[in-house]
Amino acid sequence: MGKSMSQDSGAVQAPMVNGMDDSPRGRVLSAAARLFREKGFDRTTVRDIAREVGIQSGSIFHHFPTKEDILYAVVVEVIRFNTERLRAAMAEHEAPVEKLRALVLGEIEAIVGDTREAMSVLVYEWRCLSPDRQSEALALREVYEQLWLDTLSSLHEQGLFRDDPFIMRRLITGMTSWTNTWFHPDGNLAIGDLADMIVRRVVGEQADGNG
Amino acid sequence: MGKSMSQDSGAVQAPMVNGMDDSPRGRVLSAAARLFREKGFDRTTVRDIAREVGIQSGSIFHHFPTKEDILYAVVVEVIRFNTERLRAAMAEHEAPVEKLRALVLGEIEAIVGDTREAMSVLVYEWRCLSPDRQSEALALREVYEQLWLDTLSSLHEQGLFRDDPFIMRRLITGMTSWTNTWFHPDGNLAIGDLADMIVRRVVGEQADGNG
Amino acid sequence: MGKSMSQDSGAVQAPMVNGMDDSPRGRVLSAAARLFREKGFDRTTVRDIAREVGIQSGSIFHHFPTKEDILYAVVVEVIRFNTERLRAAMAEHEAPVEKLRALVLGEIEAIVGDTREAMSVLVYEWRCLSPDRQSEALALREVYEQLWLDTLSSLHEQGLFRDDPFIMRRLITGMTSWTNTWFHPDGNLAIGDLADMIVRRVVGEQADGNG
Amino acid sequence: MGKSMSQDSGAVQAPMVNGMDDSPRGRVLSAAARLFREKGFDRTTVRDIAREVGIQSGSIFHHFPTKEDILYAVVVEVIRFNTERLRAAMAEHEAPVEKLRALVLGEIEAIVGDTREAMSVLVYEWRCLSPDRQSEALALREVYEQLWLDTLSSLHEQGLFRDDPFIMRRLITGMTSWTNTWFHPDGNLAIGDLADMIVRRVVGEQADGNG
DNA sequence: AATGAATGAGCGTTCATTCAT
DNA sequence: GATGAATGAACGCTCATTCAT
Repeated sequence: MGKSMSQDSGAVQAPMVNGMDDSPRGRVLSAAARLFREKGFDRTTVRDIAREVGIQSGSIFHHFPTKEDILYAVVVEVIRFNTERLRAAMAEHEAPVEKLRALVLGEIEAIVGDTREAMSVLVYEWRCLSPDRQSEALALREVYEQLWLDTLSSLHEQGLFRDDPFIMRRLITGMTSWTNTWFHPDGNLAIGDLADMIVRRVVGEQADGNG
Repeated sequence: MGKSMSQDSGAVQAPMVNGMDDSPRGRVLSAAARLFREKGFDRTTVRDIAREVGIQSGSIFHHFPTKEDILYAVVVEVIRFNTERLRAAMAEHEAPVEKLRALVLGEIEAIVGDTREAMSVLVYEWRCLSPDRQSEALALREVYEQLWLDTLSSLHEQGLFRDDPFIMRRLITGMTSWTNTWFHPDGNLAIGDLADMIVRRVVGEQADGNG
Repeated sequence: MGKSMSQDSGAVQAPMVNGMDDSPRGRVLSAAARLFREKGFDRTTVRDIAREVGIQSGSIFHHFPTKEDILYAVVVEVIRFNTERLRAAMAEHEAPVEKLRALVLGEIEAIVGDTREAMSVLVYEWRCLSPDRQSEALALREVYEQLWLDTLSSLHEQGLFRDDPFIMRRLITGMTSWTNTWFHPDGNLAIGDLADMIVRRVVGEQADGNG
Repeated sequence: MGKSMSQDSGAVQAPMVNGMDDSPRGRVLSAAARLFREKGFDRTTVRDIAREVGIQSGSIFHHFPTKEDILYAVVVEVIRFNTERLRAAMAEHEAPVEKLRALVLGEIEAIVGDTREAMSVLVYEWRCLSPDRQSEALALREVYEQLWLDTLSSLHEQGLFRDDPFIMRRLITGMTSWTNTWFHPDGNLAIGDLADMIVRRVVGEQADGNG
């Protein structure tokens, strides 16, 4: 269905979210992300995380003052990591439409690929953060969002779509974030084709074929 | 921004989800939907719901055997109610594009309007249902989804869009369900304009104006 | 296994404990006895009893002021009924050994026969009665026990056994009451043979066979 | 190190059921046995046990997953302990009649002596165990019962009594288990005399008299 | 007499967090 | 740093009892 606008990077994936390394702290973070996604923040106990990591529950508190701090760390790490990833992906392209495709593809990869668990947590467990923490994380998200808004504004100015870029971003966010409920990277639909399909929702069929 | 394809119903809203009437049971259901949305299922205590309704916590269990049954009832009521609403909205139109717009508008109304709380619960607290309950509710949801798929297939056959109707439905679901995070019915953007904008994402600019 | 000392009554059984008739009160009592035996007093809810009787749980309290009063009534009824039964059975015999056998047989019949449930309650749920109620019921039980002690004393005076009659009564009580855990009236062992066997434990083999 | 110059007297018996030591777990078990006996399993709350032990109610669950597991542990410990006690007591005698007396004495001691509370629980709270747990405990009890059946069969073969050994065991069980309702070790009746009296119920007066 | 919704104290259990070792 | 027993507040839920109808 529709050919890819350009070759997907496919190449070497950034191997891991920065803070989720092999340190005890990193292993707690990875386990927590996985469990928070699978069972939700509230249904994941500190003992669950400890068991997964192979330590005692009390030991968790040498690394994080509270359970909420673990959630916050997951959220912050994944935002930072994906902001960087998007910035890098955009930098490889010149044409706004290709920048847009890089953003879409990067966001989908974040949502269904390596940072899948943490991204899911970002959406579904957001309200488990205290208001203060939500504000702090929101500030980080704004950097990420600005990458999108800049690109969309640019496309809009060039007349590649007519609707409001801010609203457009929200529609795109809906489309991409919902993929976590149905898209599987090794299914029939290639991730690049999905990205193209979403790009077409923004700029229409003109996006296709050429180039 | 873009004129409405047709007059929005604006008219009399169906006042209430069937089971959420003024009976004790109905008041429990309404309070629960609100609280589940606000704090999540796990963070809403039975005592919270009881306090909101003005009864004792033990009395809840005259109406629902378990807390999960309250969630299930909310989910079932809102699916049934919105399935009926969509069916009625579709019935008022002949042209597939107009049927599509009715679906989009109806779904957005469900998500940001009167059944807002319960719809949010449907998305965010789904996993708090036991697998059995999920299956049962899924069967009801399929009726709802079939209304969409029939309409989208029809548009596809008429050549009004080229991409796969199943995938298209998923993109639409993402766009509409995400509105609960940002859209406010009495803000600057009219709900009808938002519906039009989403319809354009499916059938392109051809949907506009003329008619 | 040893022949019966005399013909077992086999005949018409007194049909029912006095108070456990077909009145609402009587049906509550029967149901309660059965349930108290099956699940224990504490694990039997007033709703269980009501369901069994076919009324609402609130209605129980028109017949008994508290749940404990139901237990007390069961206990009192069964003591009264079996005291009368034992008195009647004894009256049919002259010889002390035959009186003893009548007592043993009557007690076993009470424990494994028609009043089985209530007798079990008497033993196993005794402590669920308040101290006051225990005292009152104990006073009734003493009438019953006196029948035994009179007979055993008589046998003792005649030299049919040498040990203390009071202690002997306690050993008999143990033997008979324990039958509720293992004896089934329609199994291989006839109830009359079991009674004979217990009588032999008191008066030795001399009890047997020969007139 | 040099070996001990004299054999351990063996005199000083560990005065306590194996698992009921001074550990937190052991103290929970002892307190539970006492309370289960006094008030019954259902009327004993976890908070009662905790108060008795001097810990918080939540702390109980570090030692036992559920309240029922406490009951099961009491049951298992007391069965194991008394099986061992009976085995040891039997081993000291050669003659079957003396083995029988050792069994009777051992069982009474279990019922009215140091393991009194737990033995009472065994009888009266048995039904509070789940069916699975009942089966498991029953398997342990069978080892205990086999000691009795072996001895009784031996006596029966030697013609020391005529009735069925299996039924005889049941009558004995009744006599001994009922002692918990009336016998006090420091009353007028010596425990050894009581044992003799029960033995006479099995083998008649022939058991008596000599040395 | 009977109903059945409501009460409210109390239950077994959970779990983030603490802290002596 | 790590442990794991202990805490204690809070949870979902039960149930004998009450009472307006």
